[in-house]
Amino acid sequence: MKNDLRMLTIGAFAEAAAVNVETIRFYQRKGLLPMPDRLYGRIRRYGEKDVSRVRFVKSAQRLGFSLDEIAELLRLEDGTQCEEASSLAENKLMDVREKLADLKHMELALSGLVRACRASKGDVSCPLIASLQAGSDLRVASAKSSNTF
Amino acid sequence: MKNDLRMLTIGAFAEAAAVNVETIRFYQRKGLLPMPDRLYGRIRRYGEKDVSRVRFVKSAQRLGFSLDEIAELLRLEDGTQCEEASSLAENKLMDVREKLADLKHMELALSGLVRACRASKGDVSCPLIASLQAGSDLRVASAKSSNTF
DNA sequence: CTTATTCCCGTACCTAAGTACGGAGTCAAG
DNA sequence: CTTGACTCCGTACTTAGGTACGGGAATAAG
Repeated sequence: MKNDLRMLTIGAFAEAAAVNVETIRFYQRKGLLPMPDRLYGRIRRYGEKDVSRVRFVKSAQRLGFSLDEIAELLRLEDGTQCEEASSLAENKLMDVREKLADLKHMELALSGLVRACRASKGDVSCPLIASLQAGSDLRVASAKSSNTF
Repeated sequence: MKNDLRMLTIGAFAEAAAVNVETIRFYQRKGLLPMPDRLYGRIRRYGEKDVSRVRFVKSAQRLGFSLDEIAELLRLEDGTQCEEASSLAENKLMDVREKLADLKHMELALSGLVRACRASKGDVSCPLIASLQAGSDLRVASAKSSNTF
């Protein structure tokens, strides 16, 4: 694991991670990425670990985590105490589960709509639109949870 | 449905929807909320539909949808043509399913870590941290999908 | 009728997350 | 040993999503 051929310059690294060079620098300033030592000359080199770290950041962002939250997640990797790390992980897990629940509701609503619309090819009034108007918004029938959806 | 007692002033509306008054105005400018007609005097009134619309916006935001994307979702409600609406819904559905997949991976990773950590109370090296370091990041075992996670 | 809240509207300001820019240093190729 | 591409670093600009502010109108309470 330490035998990580750190060979990428920042440009190659950025390309491998599919982000802008400036984004790399920005993440370094924010502490999301370590500043690697400059092994060969005055220019820094990066490896696979860095690439997957950036990809992780991007994935987490797509799920609505802010960079600060992602920094917390990443701190799990960087040797905090076990207690601390696991309670952090538990918190994030709760976040993730809430998001999952919301998304499932949304999926149900959307797929229901698409199915309804498909079923009525040729009809005059679109059932998709009708259903949305009836339901007021994408809220789903399950009034059990006090959830916003 | 048209018997919606539109009685809330913008202040009461904002409070009911748990957002700032300025946010309401901002959403109106962006077209996310309609400008209601001013029925009584020169001051606008809002109803339940508006409140749930705002709540919908807020929920969708938490899931990583941008206001522009949310505007698209809301346009489904506002009487676009059926064809158009259903293909829009299908696109969003794909988005939602991708997000679901990512979140499930994340849930797996996090819950695995928490469980591992719990199982080793008293151990010297934290398995949570070890597992993160080994796995490089929160990437999950299923190398099947070419997914970023 | 007066005063106190609200509302309306426009403009300005703020934070997060980048992106762009410019000058100086570095490095590999010819 | 120069040229051209790339790096480093600092500072400035941008976009999204709001927040705040200030002056004038409107309505509600006393």
